[in-house]
Amino acid sequence: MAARFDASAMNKVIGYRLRRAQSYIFQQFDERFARLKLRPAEYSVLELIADNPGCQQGTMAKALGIKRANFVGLIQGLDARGLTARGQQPGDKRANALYLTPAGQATIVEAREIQAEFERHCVELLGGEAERDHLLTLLDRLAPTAD
Amino acid sequence: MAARFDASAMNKVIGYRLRRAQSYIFQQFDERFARLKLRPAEYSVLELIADNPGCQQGTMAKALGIKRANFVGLIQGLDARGLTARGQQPGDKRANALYLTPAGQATIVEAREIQAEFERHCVELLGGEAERDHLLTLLDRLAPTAD
DNA sequence: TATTGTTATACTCTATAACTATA
DNA sequence: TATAGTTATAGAGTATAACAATA
Repeated sequence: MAARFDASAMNKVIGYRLRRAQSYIFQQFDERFARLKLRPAEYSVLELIADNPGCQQGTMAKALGIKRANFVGLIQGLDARGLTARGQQPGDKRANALYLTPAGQATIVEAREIQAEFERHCVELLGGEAERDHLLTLLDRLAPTAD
Repeated sequence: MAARFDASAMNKVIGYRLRRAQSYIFQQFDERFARLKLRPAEYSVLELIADNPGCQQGTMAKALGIKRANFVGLIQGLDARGLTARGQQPGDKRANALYLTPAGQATIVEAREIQAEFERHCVELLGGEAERDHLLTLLDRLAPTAD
């Protein structure tokens, strides 16, 4: 056997393995969502607006774990594509209320189908729903979901 | 109970949860390694050079899953700090052989201590070594380790 | 005074193309 | 011709500071 590269130490490092796995999954996400021209962050914004219509812009940014300042360009891009719209929040003229446009509604329907198929693929790789649930449980122990 | 933000759909998405967990873990890594001024990628380079002294630069980049072009700045930074050195590969004048300097050796010793403590912390959060092993197994099923 | 959205800015990470010197 | 390292460059993602409008 030839002299091979020894990555055994790094391959036991949880953070390293998380990064590699996340990077790999995002690559596949990009391939599957190329047709809709949606990046992971954009998909998550559409899904969260669909689940929380009229929600406040800053609340959305915080839920996503990104800075308000960095969310501006993201939502502006979706607005420019006609997928989302920002209205006034009743009772606070500063705040933006986020909505999906009809085009956004149609897009999230398609996106959910692609995502569901991707998730089925991942669950199969993991070995079933129980393993998927276990993975999510372990990730939650490492990095608690910020409710 | 007040109207709360509904993130239940996104919180079931494996890729989303992987990204959030990885981001969270890297933040903690940065805090713990602030004293050594090592970012995750820099730590991984030092560890892999320590485990593969004299290895080729391109081999290292590929093992890390980053482009050769992007590895250049990374190794140049470590070189400039006196932690690594690049020598000639016997038999190929094009290739660089990577080594740790004495300062780099001292740094990786300290880094391994910090990393081991961080890993102990993570294993505790996960619920023990068996759960850690299970997490790594699941990540490997999702994104096979490129041997 | 504090908060919401915004702009400007900088730094990191990543991706591609093209160059050089070797092979 | 092909490969190893390099440079230049552009695109994302992310962090902070400061501003206008509003609370």
